Amino acid sequence: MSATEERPTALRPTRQRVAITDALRSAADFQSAQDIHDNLRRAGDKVGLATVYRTLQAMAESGEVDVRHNPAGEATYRRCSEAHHHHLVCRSCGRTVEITGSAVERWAHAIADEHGFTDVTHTVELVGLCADCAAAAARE
Amino acid sequence: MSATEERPTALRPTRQRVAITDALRSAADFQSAQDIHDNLRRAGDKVGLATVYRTLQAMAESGEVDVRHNPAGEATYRRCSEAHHHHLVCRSCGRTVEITGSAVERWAHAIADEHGFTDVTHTVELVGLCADCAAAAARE
DNA sequence: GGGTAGATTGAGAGTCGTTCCCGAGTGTCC
DNA sequence: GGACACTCGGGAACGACTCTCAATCTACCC
Repeated sequence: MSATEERPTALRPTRQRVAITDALRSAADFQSAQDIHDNLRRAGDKVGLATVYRTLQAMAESGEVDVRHNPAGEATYRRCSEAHHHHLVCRSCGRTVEITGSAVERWAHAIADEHGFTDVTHTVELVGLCADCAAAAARE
Repeated sequence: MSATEERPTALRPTRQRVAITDALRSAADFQSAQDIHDNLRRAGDKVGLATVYRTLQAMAESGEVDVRHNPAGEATYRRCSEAHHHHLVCRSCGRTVEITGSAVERWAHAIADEHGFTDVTHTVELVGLCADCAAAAARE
């Protein structure tokens, strides 16, 4: 790993990449690569599955999209706001709430400092039962 | 899903299940099903891969183990210890520090309450550069 | 506008984790 | 001890994802 190279992230805005970006923009929730691929095909955009995976991976790496694994183990993607945030997910229906919590950020930094770690990123995920699903479960 | 049956969770303590439980107990960290299967084989415990998956799934369902997906998308399992903790991992050398932070626990509960979620569990992972690796990188 | 180098694409085969199937084996209860 | 249901395990099947490589496209220079 050399420190000199200045990765320009010069991703060419090809037809395929634009289409994938658009698909993500118009989707409110997490979508699997296969979903995106299907939707594009259905909309008449002929894009290869490999390209969809490649593009999503590149976008995830550059922080343009969030990646999550659904309970089936499938990777799902969603365009994310630039602002760093976390997720609160319902384990029953999959509903997702975005959370921005400066409290965790502070905590993470404090812990990192305490142990001499620098340049720390963190992943936080809360999984629970949303009010609707809890009510449905109680009704049985 | 019927509400009448009272699944007794009467899992027979077979040799295989005991072996898997022991393997989980002796492992400090998240392990994939394949890891567990390999370890059991190596230790001379002949257990089928299908059995490992089945057992882990049953244990996850009954809340005995935590399930997580590692970046490769592989499901990993860990015995749900009473002492809940998180990890601070060095992205360069892989060194891991265990963290117990009641601050995050409180934060997680507060957030869950705020959004009407119940029965919330959370995963937190901090990834950074440990002091040694940071020094080594600066020396270049 | 034309030419060129290098990035990007896509079809399909390959890999890998996981689940399903079903005959054989084992534990439990009477 | 015997009957019966639960459990096991090997291997095939499945599905998500990655790799390969020739063809195509884009940015850039002249």
